[in-house]
Amino acid sequence: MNRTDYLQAAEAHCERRGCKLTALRRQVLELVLRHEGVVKAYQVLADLQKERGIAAPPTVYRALDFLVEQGLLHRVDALNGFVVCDHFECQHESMILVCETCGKVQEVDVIAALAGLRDVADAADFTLSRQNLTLTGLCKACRI
Amino acid sequence: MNRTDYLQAAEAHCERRGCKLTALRRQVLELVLRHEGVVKAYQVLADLQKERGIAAPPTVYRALDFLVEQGLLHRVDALNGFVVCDHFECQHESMILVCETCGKVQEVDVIAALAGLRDVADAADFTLSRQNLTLTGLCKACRI
DNA sequence: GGGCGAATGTTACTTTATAACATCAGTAGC
DNA sequence: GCTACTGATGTTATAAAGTAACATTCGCCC
Repeated sequence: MNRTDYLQAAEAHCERRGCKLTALRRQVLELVLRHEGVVKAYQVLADLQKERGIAAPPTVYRALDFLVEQGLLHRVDALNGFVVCDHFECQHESMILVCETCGKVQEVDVIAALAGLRDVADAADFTLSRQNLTLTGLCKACRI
Repeated sequence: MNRTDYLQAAEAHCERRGCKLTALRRQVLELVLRHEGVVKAYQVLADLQKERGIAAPPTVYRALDFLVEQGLLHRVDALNGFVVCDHFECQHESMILVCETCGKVQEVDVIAALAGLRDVADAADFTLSRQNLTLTGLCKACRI
């Protein structure tokens, strides 16, 4: 899916969910899309400032929070960053794989594989919500 | 395991691993032990200052990093906090369950259940390291 | 007791995130 | 058209989290 299609789909997705991908939110989403992998909020802020002169942290954080809420982005806690999710339509649960060496990130769907963890959680009297796990390890290139 | 036994076991654990649970590190560990569940670094710092007058962030962070490295604590990324691990002896992998409502935290072992995720990661040409996952959901009390 | 390495102290700063309040834009009802 | 409301954005200030860099001290080996 190219960037334009993605943005259009994202807009429709928000519409369907009863909220709006405003100009600002769209702009922030575009800025995140321009990066490979994880982006930091303050990086987005800097980019935004380049495009529109001034902008303060809350502007960016609000937009990012919105995008995460809509499922368009995932927050990667381990890195204090954000990644684009490009299958926001399906009710997915994913693993975000972060290479410890090169830092590259990829997202994989894991609905089925989570069943085991869900069982363990159940046994501990705990109901797991939908998850977007961040897991670390080594990518193919760094494994050697 | 009570606190004293825990500390003794922790000390032995470090010894075995060829490093030392110094007075400072031990004190920090004790401070973390005193809290239920997750503690923040700056909370520990405040506690430490109460006990010994002055202390700066690096003092605490260094001790916490050490304790995490030794497996005595886990870092909970999603909360920017730390929890005591009380089975640091075994080669475990755990899920840290965080209740979205009350914030309570518990740790469960999941070596077996992780096999499924490991398979998915393998399929994505990614080698998972040992994991301490943070997962969110609802605890029994908050589920209603 | 001199020298070495690890641990701790100290200062200063960076990065990340949010509270609180002001303003503005769209729109539903009159 | 005007008003009043709601949700989005702007603005200011500050809180919270984390680290770099260098100084000092402590324990230990020779």
